[in-house]
Amino acid sequence: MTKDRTYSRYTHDAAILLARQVRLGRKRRKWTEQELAERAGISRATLQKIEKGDLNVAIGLVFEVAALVGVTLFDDERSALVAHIARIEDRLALLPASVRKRSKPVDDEF
Amino acid sequence: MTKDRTYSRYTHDAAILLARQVRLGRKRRKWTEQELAERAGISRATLQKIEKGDLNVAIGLVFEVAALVGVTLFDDERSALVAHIARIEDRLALLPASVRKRSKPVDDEF
DNA sequence: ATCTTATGACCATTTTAATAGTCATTTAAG
DNA sequence: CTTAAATGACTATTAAAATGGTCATAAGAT
Repeated sequence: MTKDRTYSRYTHDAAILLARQVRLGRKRRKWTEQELAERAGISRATLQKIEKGDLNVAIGLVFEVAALVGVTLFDDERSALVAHIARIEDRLALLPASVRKRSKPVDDEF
Repeated sequence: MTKDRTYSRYTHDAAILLARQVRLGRKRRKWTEQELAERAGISRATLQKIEKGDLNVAIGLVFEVAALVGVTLFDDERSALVAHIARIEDRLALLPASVRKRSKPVDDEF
């Protein structure tokens, strides 16, 4: 019966923004909660949580619903998204595979 | 033991991109998985899911971890985020409070 | 080459999300 | 004004996430 987790202000705000965008998108398409829920393959109760910015909802469900009503994080462009992933992976490849703690102080700027 | 849900390509990609950014951010800060997990107040197992782009993770945990390593959806600027929310709400206010289905064909453009 | 730690992957358990259902209230449409 | 539908909120049940722990392997430091 715990419920103690806390979240940063940013996290709350980001979730609220996403939630509002979903609701706006749904209304523009003139879909009822029930309709969107069905299209997304989720229950109305869960959709309501999403539209309230509930932080305890699976990110996959949120993204899926958002996409359905035309809301995209990371801008649209399918190819751009994939390209972006590639860029990040290139950068990752430049870093050591595992982070080493110990040893002497290290230069941290970059 | 079901596991049948499907997700759009976009949702998968968006999650992967976010995951890679988190990993990159963590490594840049030279934090181990354990370290970041502790800072976020989650288990290492969950962090690993996040860094794999697992769609079954609570959005709040993902956002929180992302923010910890400097990854922000919706661009940075705290004030900008809040302002954005306000704008969306203004638009919402212009729309009917509930979506009506039935009745005769309606003009759908906007 | 050796040692030590980070990471990847699993498993059993506990906690919690997701669901279906219900009901009161609001609200758009006739 | 009346009415049917949409929304908000809540509950019990079911499904699944989150956790702590463990172990093998990879990899950085010495």
